[in-house]
Amino acid sequence: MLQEKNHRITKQRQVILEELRKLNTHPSADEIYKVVRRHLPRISLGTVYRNLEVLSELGKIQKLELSGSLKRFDWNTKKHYHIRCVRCNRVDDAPIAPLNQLENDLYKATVFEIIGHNLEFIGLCPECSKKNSHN
Amino acid sequence: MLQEKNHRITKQRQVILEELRKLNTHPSADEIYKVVRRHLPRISLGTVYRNLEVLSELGKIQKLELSGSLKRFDWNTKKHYHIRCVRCNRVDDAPIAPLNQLENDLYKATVFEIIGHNLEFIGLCPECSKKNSHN
DNA sequence: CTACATGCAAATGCTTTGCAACCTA
DNA sequence: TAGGTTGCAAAGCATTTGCATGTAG
Repeated sequence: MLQEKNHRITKQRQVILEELRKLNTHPSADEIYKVVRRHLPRISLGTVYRNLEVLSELGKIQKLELSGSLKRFDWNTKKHYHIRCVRCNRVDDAPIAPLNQLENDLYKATVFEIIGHNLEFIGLCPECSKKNSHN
Repeated sequence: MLQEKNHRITKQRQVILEELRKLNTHPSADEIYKVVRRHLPRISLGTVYRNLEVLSELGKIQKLELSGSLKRFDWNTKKHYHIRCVRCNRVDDAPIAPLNQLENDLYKATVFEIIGHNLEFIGLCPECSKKNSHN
């Protein structure tokens, strides 16, 4: 798990990182693949997966631990929360400050050694909220 | 999505529910399958998946939205949080009261219509914590 | 009876991996 | 040149689904 390899700067990595930084949509690997392919038509989805993994191990990006099925990636490596649309899975940042006290509150009550926490809000984005009222 | 069918009480459903209620390990579908098969050797994994889905729609059990890969199920349908071991994926209840105020705090700051939230702690269970110190 | 449920197997969807060819330092 | 990286295809794993058969109400 620990990084010991000498990672190289490849065209593929550069483009993935650049494109990810342009997006604030918290894309999945496949969505990143679609965008990156416009610059590197021969890149494979496997390479995208591998590089997203490497970049997150290097702390260049953040792998999001959201409850939905697929993994998502975020160029913002600072601790922050998200809100996900139950209907279309759009993911936005949740404008709420990190709850740093939480882990301390739990500390004395659990046998686990606490490492961190994830907080995720579930809701309906404006578009889906509109659609729902038409049903 | 809404329940309109007339659900029947089948042997399979009864056993799945009974066995799940005996466990406080928040098992995955496959783990439930293994246990239930001791009573109903011919049950299929597909049936287990289908019934866990039905039971959670009926509110008899809770489908856990955890960040790990696989879905987990909980007989406790009350709102509560969990703590997951990063190493072995053991899931315990987190002894901390629901943060009811959270969604109100976000209410005015987001364009989303908020439905709920998930809070999950990440940590090391005692066993894995012990193992880790030996490495 | 009849609509719902089951078992089985095949299919799906996301992600990972083996491998030979190919680069980067 | 050596060791990391890529593209490709195949494999992996959790979950879902089609269908003929079975069964609860």
